[in-house]
Amino acid sequence: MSNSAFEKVYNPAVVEDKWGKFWLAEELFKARVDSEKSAFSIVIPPPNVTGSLHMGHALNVTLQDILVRYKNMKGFNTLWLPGTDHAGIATQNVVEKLLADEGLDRQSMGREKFLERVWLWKEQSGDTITNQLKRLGASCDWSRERFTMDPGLSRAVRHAFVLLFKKGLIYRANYMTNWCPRCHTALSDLEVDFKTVHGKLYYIRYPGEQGADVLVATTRPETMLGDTAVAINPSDKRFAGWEGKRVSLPLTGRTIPIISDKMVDPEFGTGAVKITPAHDFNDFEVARIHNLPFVRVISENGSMSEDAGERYRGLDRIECRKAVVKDLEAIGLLDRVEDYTHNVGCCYRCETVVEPTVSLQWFVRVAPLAEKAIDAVKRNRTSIIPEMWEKTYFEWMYNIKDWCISRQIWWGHRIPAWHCNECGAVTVELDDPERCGQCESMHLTQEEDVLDTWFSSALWPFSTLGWPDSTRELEVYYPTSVLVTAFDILFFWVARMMMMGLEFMDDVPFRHVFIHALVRDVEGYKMSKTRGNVIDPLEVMEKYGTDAFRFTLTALAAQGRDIKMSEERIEGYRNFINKLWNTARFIHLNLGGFKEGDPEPDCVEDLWILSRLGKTVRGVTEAFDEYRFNEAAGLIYQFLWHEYCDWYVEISKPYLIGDMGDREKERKQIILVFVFGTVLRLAHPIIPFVTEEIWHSLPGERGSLLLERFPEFDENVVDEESEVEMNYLISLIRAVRHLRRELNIPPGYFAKVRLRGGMLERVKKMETVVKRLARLESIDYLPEGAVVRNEASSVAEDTDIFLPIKGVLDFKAERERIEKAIAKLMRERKGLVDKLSNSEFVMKAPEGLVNTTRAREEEIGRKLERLNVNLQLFTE
RNA sequence: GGGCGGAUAGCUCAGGUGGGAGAGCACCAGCCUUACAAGCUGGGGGUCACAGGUUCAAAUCCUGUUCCGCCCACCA
Repeated sequence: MSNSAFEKVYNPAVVEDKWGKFWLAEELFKARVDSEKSAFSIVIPPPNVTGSLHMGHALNVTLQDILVRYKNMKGFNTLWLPGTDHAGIATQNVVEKLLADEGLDRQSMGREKFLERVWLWKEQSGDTITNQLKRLGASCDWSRERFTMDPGLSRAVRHAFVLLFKKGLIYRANYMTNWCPRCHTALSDLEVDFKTVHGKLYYIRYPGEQGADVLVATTRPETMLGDTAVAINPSDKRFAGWEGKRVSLPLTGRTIPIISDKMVDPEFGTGAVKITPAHDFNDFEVARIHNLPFVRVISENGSMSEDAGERYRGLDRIECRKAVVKDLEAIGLLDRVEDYTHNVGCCYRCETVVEPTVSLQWFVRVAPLAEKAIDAVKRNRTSIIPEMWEKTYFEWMYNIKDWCISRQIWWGHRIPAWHCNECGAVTVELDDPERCGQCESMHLTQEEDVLDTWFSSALWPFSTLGWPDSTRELEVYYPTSVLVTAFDILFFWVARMMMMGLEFMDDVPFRHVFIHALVRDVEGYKMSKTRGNVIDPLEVMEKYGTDAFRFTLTALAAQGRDIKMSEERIEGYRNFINKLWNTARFIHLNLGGFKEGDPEPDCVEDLWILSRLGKTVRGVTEAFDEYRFNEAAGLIYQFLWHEYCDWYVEISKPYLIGDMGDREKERKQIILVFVFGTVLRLAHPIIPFVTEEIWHSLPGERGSLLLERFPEFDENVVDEESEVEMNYLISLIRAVRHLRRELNIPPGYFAKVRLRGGMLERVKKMETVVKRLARLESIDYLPEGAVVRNEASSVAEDTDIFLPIKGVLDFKAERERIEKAIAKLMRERKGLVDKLSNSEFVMKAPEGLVNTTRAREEEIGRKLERLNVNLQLFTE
């Protein structure tokens, strides 16, 4: 490309479009299943097929992309498998809303028509999210994209269901589950969110024999219609002897027994609890123990059922509550109503208040599966990073309850079970059965329910690789190397993949689980549409560029803390990308006469920059290997900007102008390009677009950075000696600048400086450079012991710096300046002296530490000596 | 109720195995120095929440306290 395309300000749009297309066209993301190289594989956490990119995806995908690009460059046979999730309830809700706008509903359409409609919607919107991922630069092998309802994956689901069923790990039972009356389906425990509600506590009187009334309290008065007992605590003296008595249940004409059970908390409410076995988890358990009848008064759509009685039947549960309260009041049995704050379970998809209800559902018996999943993490077959999440994982796994997997919706994998119309037996087979397994009847009806979305997600790491067939893909890429996800689906997904992977593949689904942060807004709140604090990743990419956005996410992705995202931060890192861009511009402007060659460092700054580069390579590599993404970003930022640009580039300028001869110029050019190219390779996993663009603009034959080898750390480049020398020069230049500033010498004025002591040979060698960086006209070198009067002074390490100023020197100001410097050093030295005079420190601390402490103390001592000498000159 | 985090500069945070308190942004001052004003140079600013303890040495390890956040459970 021509240099003219290098504008002062980086314009990401064109560059991103160009390389995004290039990578796809060249098929650089394709996994080579037959490769000899060792494998590195990731399956993407499949986003909802109808979703669109939010901050959480952006972070998740960026981190995975970094790993995949990095491992690619490290020479691995990488696979990053993309795909989407059918997201049963969520998607069905979306389509139902669309239908509602057209005045339609799914019931009247029928199952088949409705599903056609959902598929249509899926086809229309399914590409949105994947296109957005491509926009982010995700290096997925798109040819292997999967969808949880693909034929292949559906087959895997069926296989898994049948195997679990035959093993007795799936059963069907009448059991208490959470029921969402709006979605019209059962939900698993995890799919219920509890919300704090300011409601009422109603005290209701149940009349007993001979005026021995019982007062009960409830937040859901309508459920009283389904009460079949009142429970008291056996040790509660207030109710001694009441057990076995009967009370009449108002509004129903029924009488119910008083039972005793230690589940009742005598401290709470009235000490007597109404028992509604069909609509409360605790009451359900109590009823089973005490053999109480179940009266189901709320039906599937949330309205009152026939058993609620003629008067209430058909009323919505909320309406019914009002009616019941009114009726109780009318007959004087509503004792009182109190304000009451409590938690109410709501559907995680539509936020409707769920009703615990007894119904016939399918469950996975998880205890035996959980045991293996616990063991695998305990034995580090899978490790969770950061480690603290392992505790959460164990905590949940130990208390796991059976998993309700049937949903009464239509969008999903239909449960492969057939009910016999004659004997009622259930037949579950891999192929659709023609006859009942029990009575051979041919009159079979397939189960209406579909499976929980998370059932298919649980198989994702191997169903996407071809299971249940034995494929080459499974052989090469399973177990996957790492799963990258946020903690909010640790239970929903990660835990269940562990269980299923171990069950069906007999091995863990991934070696590592990296749990990253949640992205929040500046205030630390979760981003949500209702809160209106959402930052749209697409807008960010539009405004600041994808690389700037990715770099921001990476730099903020410290382990263990959530990310507070703000535009300000993105702007800061956008500036970094621009800095990188302008570094490239600078290099291009100075490539005149460039000849390719190997770096031949022969002076301090060359050795220094290569040494620093080496250490940066080492640091970034370690950081990537240990998922410390923010550290990698920080190291690159620091090196490129504050070492390479601030110092090496600045130092190289006189060379590039030609002041030091052609040979030296070439040498600098080669090192400049070499170091910069190495930085581009280091940074490519984080900021792929801009690095690719710049990389191709550098001289020489250059293929895609993706095919380049990631820099290797070579310890031979580490050169402590030149680092010490450079640090000396840097502090010398800084001291001169500082001095100029304090003396108010205008930046444009070239001053004269005289130096005494220290590494003056070093300075002489680099005089041109030092003069340029410190803006000096000349440097004089004084012999040690030379007396200087009437000049402002400073000390850098063990060099005295003198700066004559025009006119009369302000003795007082000068004295104060030096005294200030002395005071600062004295404070620093005191700490060191205290340590060194402590015999225990000298005895017990490691020798190296004692030595460096002593050396530092001596260094400060020398500096102080010099300052004191200078101070003398102003106190006479 | 059970569990897990966090508290470090004005703000947002970094500080693997204890050994010189850091970054970015913001702020102050001065600069369009021929890559970059999305830049350059210099500067100010912190009892590392509080109280104890271990240690020659604690932001870092231990105990307790306070305040914030989150997860699980769901108490009628």
